[in-house]
Amino acid sequence: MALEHAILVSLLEKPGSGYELARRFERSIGRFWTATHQQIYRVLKRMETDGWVTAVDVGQDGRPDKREFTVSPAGQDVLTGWLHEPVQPEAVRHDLAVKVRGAAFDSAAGRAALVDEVSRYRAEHEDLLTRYLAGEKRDFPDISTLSTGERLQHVVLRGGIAYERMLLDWLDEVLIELRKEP
Amino acid sequence: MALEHAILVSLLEKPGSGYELARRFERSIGRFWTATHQQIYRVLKRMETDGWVTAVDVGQDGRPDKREFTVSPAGQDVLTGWLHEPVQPEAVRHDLAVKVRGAAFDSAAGRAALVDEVSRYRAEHEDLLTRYLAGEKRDFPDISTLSTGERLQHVVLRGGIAYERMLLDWLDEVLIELRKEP
DNA sequence: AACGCCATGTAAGCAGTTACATGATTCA
DNA sequence: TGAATCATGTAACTGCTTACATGGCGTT
Repeated sequence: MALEHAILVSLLEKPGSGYELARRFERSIGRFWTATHQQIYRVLKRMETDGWVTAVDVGQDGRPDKREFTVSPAGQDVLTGWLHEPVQPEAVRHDLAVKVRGAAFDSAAGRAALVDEVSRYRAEHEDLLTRYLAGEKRDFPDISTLSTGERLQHVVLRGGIAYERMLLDWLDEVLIELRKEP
Repeated sequence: MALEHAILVSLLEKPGSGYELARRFERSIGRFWTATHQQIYRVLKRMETDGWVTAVDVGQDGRPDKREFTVSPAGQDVLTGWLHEPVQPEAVRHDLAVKVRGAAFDSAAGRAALVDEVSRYRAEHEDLLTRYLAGEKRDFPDISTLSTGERLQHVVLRGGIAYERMLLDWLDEVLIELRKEP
């Protein structure tokens, strides 16, 4: 379990409210760690109780007030401790791979329908790749002037890009196999 | 949720006991869907109650008896229905990516320790790739004579291979960034 | 005699999802 | 007037993990 740690990293990069964290998880952090706002609020509350983060009420014009969270020294220690633990092997779960193997037990018409679905899925990821590349251009226009933190953010983004490229190539192979008769 | 469906696919490929399924999930299926034996037994029981699978007691020499499961027509229908549903976007969770971004808030000594840990992780995945490639050679020695089912199994395995290669390349980039001073 | 493999489970607890809920402001 | 965005939550449920439990057989 590392949602706490993902939140700590995000708040260290920039303090923010639960709502802002939820948006970051939708966008950049969501590339490698997904979380809904419900989950974030619950975990954030626990982290506050445990003294890992502190909250300050911030009034805003023309918007509801928000509670801005900052990582405490105790939270920093927790993160450092976790960073030095071994990386846990990830629990893999690929819907699509199950379906591809399952397609062997479907009719020819069913496999044709799966071709359409895989194509749709492929288009979605092509779109995602385009957005990653646009984000890279926007956030890292000059790689020679990056700070340590920015360089690390950049290499993680490049991981997302490499993953999407690999996925698109593989989906092309899947489509070829699914289209083969019978 | 698709553990049920992964089990259905596996049992259609070859009927087997809960224990055998657990071993398959450790090996081949585990590449794209992980599950422990406890979970498998529980889900299998529910699937039996719902009539998706049927069990037969099989006595064995020099081994405990086992209950061999086979997919029923109802189970077949469930799988077909699921195959025609849209592919769910997967919940991504990459421990390591969180750590890499978190490394920006660790000391230089801490980052050096992370280099060791990432190297260990890389070696593990290099090993995994070697095993995938050996499995490919063993199970698919002649690609010109494969059945539809085998071709689909093969393309899924190639996905695993492509993923591991991409990962190794990315880990090399990560190591370069982590080693940069300061 | 001890260890590892085969084989099947129960029970407690936690993490994560889905549904429900409220209320203000801004823009079309 | 209605939809979208900002902002924060509660409640019920489901799925998954971890720990515990049993027992026979084969090998060293």
